[in-house]
Amino acid sequence: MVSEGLLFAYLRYMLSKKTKYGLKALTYLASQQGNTPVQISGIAKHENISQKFLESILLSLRKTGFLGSKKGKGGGYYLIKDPKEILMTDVMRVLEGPIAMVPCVSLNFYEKCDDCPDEASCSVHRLMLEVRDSALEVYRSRTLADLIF
Amino acid sequence: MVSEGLLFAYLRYMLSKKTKYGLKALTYLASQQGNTPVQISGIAKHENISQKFLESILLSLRKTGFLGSKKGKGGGYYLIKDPKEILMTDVMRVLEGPIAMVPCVSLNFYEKCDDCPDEASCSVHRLMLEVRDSALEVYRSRTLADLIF
DNA sequence: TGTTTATCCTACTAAATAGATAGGATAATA
DNA sequence: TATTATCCTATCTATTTAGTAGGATAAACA
Repeated sequence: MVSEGLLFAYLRYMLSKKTKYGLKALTYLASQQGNTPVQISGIAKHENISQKFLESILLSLRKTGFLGSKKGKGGGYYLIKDPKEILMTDVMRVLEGPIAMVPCVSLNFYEKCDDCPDEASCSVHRLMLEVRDSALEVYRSRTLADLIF
Repeated sequence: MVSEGLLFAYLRYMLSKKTKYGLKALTYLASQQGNTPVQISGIAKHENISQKFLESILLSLRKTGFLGSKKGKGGGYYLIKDPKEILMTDVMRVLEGPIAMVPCVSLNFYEKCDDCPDEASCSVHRLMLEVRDSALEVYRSRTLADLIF
């Protein structure tokens, strides 16, 4: 064990760079007028993101139906849907994975905890259920359009 | 990159085992009548936790002022405060670290994001501020006493 | 005083993951 | 056919998580 919470420098933050960069890229695309393709290089430069890393993120957003792409000159990525129609719940689940902090309270990725004999009497289960609901409330009430400044 | 969110088996859950086990142990201690010391081995067996791992967790909970301990025969760990006085915010910060998902919205562990020139105009910043507040609302309104079944 | 008991503490380890990077294949445009 | 930009697979390194090993310390008790 190294991390000790308060005592050491390292801190465990929960949002991955992948999600962070993905959200920034989506917001940037949403802020562009029209749906003309935007090149990876432009997004990467504007948002301070490693281009190669961003490449893989945009690719996964295309495969999951958020973005369209066009190859060759004048190509790039563009939003497929209206930003108002893109819920944060869906974006977060694709980029970050489950919204729940433990598998046993996940709506979309439910799994029984192997160490826990009874969910109903598990204190962690009940607390994390509340945390999940509070996060869901935020993600469900926000769309990509809300992220544009 | 391996994880692809929807496509692969691995899922990124956010609660560490350390926090999970720590919460279970605290709840178990809170459910005991009186403040007689409880041995690590007993907690580990009852909660299905590796004894050695739990040892390090309880140690850190003692060092951060949540638990007292007694060595030798009849020894063990015990709660120092009334479960009603132990806020989940404090427990979570000690076990898991920051409640915020990004350093730039953390109340207790604030740090500027190195890749972001301006927080006010950052879409991730604003979204994560809301998520942090919603989580804080849960943790602030719950004490260890609420976790006992 | 010596034995038992249980916490205390340091060090180590294996496996997984995050966050990239490299380099070429593919397709669209001009 | 040359250029451009996405597509795709493979690889890499540092860090973290979760857990183990083994002994030092201190308290109880005979």
